Amino acid sequence: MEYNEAKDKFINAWGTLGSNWGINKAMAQIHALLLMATEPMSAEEIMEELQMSRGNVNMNLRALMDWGIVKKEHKVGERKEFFSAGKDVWELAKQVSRERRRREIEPIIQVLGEFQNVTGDDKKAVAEFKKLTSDLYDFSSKVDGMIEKFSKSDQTWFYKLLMKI
Amino acid sequence: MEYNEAKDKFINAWGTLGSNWGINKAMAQIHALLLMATEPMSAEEIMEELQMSRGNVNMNLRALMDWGIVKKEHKVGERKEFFSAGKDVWELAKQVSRERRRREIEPIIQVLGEFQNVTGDDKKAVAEFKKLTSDLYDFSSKVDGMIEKFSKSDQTWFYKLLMKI
DNA sequence: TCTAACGTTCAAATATTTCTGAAAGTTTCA
DNA sequence: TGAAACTTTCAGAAATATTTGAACGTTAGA
Repeated sequence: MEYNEAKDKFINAWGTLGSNWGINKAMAQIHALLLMATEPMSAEEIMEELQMSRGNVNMNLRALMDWGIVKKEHKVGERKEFFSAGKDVWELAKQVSRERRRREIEPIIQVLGEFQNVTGDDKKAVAEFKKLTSDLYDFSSKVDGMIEKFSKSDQTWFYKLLMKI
Repeated sequence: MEYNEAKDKFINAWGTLGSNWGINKAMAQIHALLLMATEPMSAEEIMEELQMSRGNVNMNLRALMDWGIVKKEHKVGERKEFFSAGKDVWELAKQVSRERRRREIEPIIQVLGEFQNVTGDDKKAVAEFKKLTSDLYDFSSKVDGMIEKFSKSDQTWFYKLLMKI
């Protein structure tokens, strides 16, 4: 496969993957482009390559920086800002799981916890509801703990874990 | 907290959680309702409780059955169809991870594999691209393997794993 | 201070996804 | 077979999410 074809394919695949996971397509595509870039890129260059508006690129670059997976850089003698994505897949995975944990798992655990003191006339329904939410709470907490551990661990730990599985 | 308040809150939280993960809100809400229900429910009852149209309920029930997390049932002497969601959180987690693996991880591994024979003039870019996609491939394959193992395992295995972590 | 070169914002336009409801299809049973 | 009781489908409507681009803000250096 020719490089340019592969490049497009990769950017598209990354965009689709992102959509499946609640990340918008433009954001995922910019990330893909930066992952592939051999040098940091300016907003201008990204606009050009992905045929996106200035506003869109700016907005999504900021979102990517919020996620901690893209960094802003400055080149000496250049006024423009440049952007780059870390190339370390391991670090990327850790960072993404850290953020999703914070943004999505923590809130649900929070809510589930509040259901422990539900009251009501329909004893059966209340009992089943408490059982359900408490099971969900336990499970989520365990997953939460695992991800926390994972996102602080190093690659060696992960490979050792894989061996045990 | 009063049961009815908790019920609404749970249905809403589940809906929001779903949206974050690329599952549509109505689908997640129907699932939440069935999770809480002490008896299987008919489409009619779901429409009523969630104030949704017949078409919407029908469509999303089918999607939930596709995911394998809702089952159709028949009551003796009743013409109507009834629906229920498994109450076992462990089974639910396994089923969801099995489906997401199949729908999302498998395709990306597929695509990444195709990049191994990329050619092009810019040697540096090609080399870096191959490195990147091969790293992603390795990592995804490992995660894929883990999830496969997980989705076939029993709860005991999972708890033992948690201990080791 | 002024201005060119950039970065940021946001209201409006577009695109995408989801939802509705009525019509069409199916099943059961008298 | 006929018709009541359901379920399914799908075109158009509504709701959401994304994108644009032009106006506004900021900064560095002349």
